[in-house]
Amino acid sequence: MPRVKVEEQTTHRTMQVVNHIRSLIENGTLQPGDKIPPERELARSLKISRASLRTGIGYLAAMGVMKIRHGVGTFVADGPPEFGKGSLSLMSALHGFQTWQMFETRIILESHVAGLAAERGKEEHHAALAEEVAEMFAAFESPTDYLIHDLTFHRIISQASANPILAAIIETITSALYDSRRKTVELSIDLRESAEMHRELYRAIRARKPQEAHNLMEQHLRMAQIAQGMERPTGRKGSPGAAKKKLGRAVHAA
Amino acid sequence: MPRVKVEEQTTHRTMQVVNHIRSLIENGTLQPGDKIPPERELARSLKISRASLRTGIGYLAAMGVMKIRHGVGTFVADGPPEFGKGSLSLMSALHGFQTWQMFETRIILESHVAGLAAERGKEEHHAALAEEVAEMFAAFESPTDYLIHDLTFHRIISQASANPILAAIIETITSALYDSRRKTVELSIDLRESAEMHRELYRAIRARKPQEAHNLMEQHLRMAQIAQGMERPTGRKGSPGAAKKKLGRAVHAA
DNA sequence: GCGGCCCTTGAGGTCAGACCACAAGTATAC
DNA sequence: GTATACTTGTGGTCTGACCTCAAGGGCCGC
Repeated sequence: MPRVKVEEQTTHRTMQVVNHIRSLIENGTLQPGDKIPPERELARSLKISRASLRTGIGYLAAMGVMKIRHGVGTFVADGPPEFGKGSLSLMSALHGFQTWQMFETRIILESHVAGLAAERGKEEHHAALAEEVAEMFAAFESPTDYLIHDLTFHRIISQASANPILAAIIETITSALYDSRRKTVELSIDLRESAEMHRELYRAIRARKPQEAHNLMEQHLRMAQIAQGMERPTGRKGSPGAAKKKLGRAVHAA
Repeated sequence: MPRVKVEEQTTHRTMQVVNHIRSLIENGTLQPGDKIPPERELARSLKISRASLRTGIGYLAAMGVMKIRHGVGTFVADGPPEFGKGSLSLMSALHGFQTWQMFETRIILESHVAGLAAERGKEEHHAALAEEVAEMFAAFESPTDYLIHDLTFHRIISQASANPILAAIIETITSALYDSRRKTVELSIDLRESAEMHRELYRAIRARKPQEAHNLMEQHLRMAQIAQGMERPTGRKGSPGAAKKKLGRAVHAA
């Protein structure tokens, strides 16, 4: 005989934890960077076992919402929004994502974002961009430093677009792309030319010329794409890397 | 007695599991839809505890790579690629994503994808699109059915773009958008006008006119956006939904 | 013979408590 | 005064038992 179930934990414990955290975030109790209570304590207060709690925390960590630091504690993610870190590489393996597809996606997104930045960017963004351009021109001696400012430059544009979702997607793709790239190629680029391109882009954004910013970014990334031999393969079977060789040198960092 | 540690698993057990599965996927041993061995068994064969194994599986499930079915087994995801399901809603809460930002992102992506579909679509895609358009014209009586064909139509365009990454992102955003929408609004749209718009779009794609397809899709979605009152708020504080009222009626489903 | 109910079986879900590993601060020894 | 060692707090892992769910097969009644 079916006994009446008065109270019902409709969801699994995992989701119970996820929802708990979610509500804490939604009502502002938990801010990015905040530390959540120790597992033992939280588990007791939620009246579930530590194991189940950990499953839920792990779930959140997998999505990049929480960051776990062994021996220290568990924190709400605070960096630039990004979708699950390893996610993309797993998806690549599973669904056969290609590098050129990532690059294509990136070009589309970043071009638009540059356009939006030209429309919506505020003075603070312009200033920050100018700063990074200057740093780039000052870092010709150190490719590593240059790279950092390059990345920051692009990140600022994302912020200036006032659309954090686009920014998050770009961040995810860029980091995945970066991972796969650093395994194979060491940077050998014409920093001066790259820096000048960034400067033009900056000017277009400051002058609020969306179309121009869009085109410059697209051109910039397309060159980088070619330089790295990541174009979409054509139907004909050309020798891989042919386009790269024709260029004579790799010209653009992204 | 302290046994000598000859071999060392530098990484955490969780990642050990993730990498194991990843390699199985990469070398083709595991295909989408496949069932993985029972937890107890897999745990034994990996020489880790079941608890740790479960952590790893949970991680993969969170990213949408695996699908767990209580009492049945654990499977490799097989549906259309998509980034972690709840992910976006969590991110929204955490980073304050707005609905208009999702919609803006969607417009950018789908417009481009329509353009790509016009460039790259194959006959099979054209046929499938034609099919869905026909179904739409036949489903004026049933908004629910109409919706299904509408969604399928858009999904086919994504496929035709030959860029599964774009498709996956769109899928993720669309479903998040859909979730938040069905809570508030019941569909009340002019199905005929919507269907005709889709037909035009289909024609542009079949005729391989990327620019036209792009514009049509953008126009289509922008109207849907306005119809649902999801425009980007301007600096001035207009009464919410004002634009919607001006239209007289909500015109477009997406 | 056939359909429905129930039990078995196999799988994931949860629990409890002990113990391990890491990071940081603090006290102690030199 | 500095460097080492201890203490403490926190996440990481293990064990093995029990619960819940889904599916299949066999038994019973019709």
